[in-house]
Amino acid sequence: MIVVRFAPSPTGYMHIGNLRTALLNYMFAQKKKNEGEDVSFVLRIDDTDRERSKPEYEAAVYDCLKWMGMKWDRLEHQSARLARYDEIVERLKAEGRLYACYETAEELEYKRRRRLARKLPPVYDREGLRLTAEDRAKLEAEGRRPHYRFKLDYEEMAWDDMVRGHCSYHGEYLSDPIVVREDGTLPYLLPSVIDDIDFGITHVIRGEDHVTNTAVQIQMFKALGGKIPVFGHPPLLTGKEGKLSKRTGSVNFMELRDEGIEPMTVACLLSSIGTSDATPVEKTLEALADHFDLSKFGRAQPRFDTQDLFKLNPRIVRDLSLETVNDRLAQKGMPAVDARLWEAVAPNLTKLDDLTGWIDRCSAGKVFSVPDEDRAFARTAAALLPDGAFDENTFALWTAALKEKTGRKGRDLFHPLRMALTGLEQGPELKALLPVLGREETVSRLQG
RNA sequence: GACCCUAUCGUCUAACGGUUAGGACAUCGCCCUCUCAAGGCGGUAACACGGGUUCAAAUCCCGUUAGGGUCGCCA
Repeated sequence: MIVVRFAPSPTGYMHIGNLRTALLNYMFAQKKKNEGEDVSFVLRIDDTDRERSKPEYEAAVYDCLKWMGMKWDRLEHQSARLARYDEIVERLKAEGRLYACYETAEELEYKRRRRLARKLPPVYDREGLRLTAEDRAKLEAEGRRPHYRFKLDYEEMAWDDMVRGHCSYHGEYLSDPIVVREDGTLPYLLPSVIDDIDFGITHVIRGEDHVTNTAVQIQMFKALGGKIPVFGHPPLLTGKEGKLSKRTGSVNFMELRDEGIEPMTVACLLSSIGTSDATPVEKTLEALADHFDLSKFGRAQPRFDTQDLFKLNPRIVRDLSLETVNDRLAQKGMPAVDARLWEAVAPNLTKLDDLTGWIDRCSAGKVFSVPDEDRAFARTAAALLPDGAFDENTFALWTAALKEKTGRKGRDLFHPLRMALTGLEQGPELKALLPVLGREETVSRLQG
């Protein structure tokens, strides 16, 4: 059984970095599923921060995953598991793994700065560990409330990362992390480990910004007797101007969706950026997952450029199946199109929305003005339409006859036809458009 | 400052001691063609720098430079 998780904090809208993490986890699981394994994708909402968590952000997470076609097998909220976390905290306190500290945030900040000034690593000095019961009583008498730190063993923490290979850190260089705040709430680190154990997470795929956390969390897994998952830390994406954080990453999926970017465009690009694979063009996440392999990812940070989505989108759009296209039209309350229209127009689209313009342009009863000098030619053309089937061969037969009759050729021959039939200088091949219009409509447009 | 990670065409990257340094996207040219696309064919284009090691280095080692991550009572 393979169990992965995506654990967003609903304190802001999903951005491209979040989305990529979600997708990478999903792709990893889907690949295993394609290979016949049992898999589960857990969506865990890290909503312990009551102040900053907002329902609309959480809703956006669901919308985003659904938009891209990612389905989760299990949904959990950290806010519903507080009692469980307390239980573990009490256990660790009893085991002496957690120790009370009384510095204020300001005092800690001062200590950090002082160590930095002395060119020392700004790690916590473990003052709390040296406090006697009397010291603590005295501090509490002063009105101080304790926060608790997790005591790190000074040993090597190593793991084989699915992306980075062998990784190793030493406890000595790391600060004992605070796991219980002064107000009794818990920061990210410990609850995440508790959840990973309780939900049976087997593989944790998250950004490179978590590698040091992984070292610390490995000690927590050990302290809790849980099975340590396999980790994979792909490098963070960078933006054109450097970092791609919350701000540059303001590229959220809603904007992309509204600009006509297909979900599969985003999926194809995000699942392959950072690998040497040619960007795959696939219709479904299932098919896309076949290309996926975390070991294909490099360790350097790739540059993500939104423009690449716009370059890829036309390739994704014209590859869309007729069924998908009609589903999407139906969602907008529009009637279905037939295969001939779709195939004629698809190579000319940059986004699916452009299709509606061509549907309208091909609909019955349209007349486009023909310049006076071409009016007679258009009439002649109408009269020369070949009898019999009106199909993809019709155009060649028709224009050959027209060429012979009028002596026109090249642009003089074709341009007036295009203008009369579509009203535009450019567009899909007339050969393909003719059967879409049909004989009757073709004639009426030519006769103006 | 400490601990980690990274450095190859414009971009994403392959190469795991010996290659004409490969591919994809972009770009340019040609073909197709009524147009714009699409499609087909082809071209331009890269080993950050300096030292070693070696018969041989993009590849291994050291240094320099340049990026990045972490060092939060954020997640």
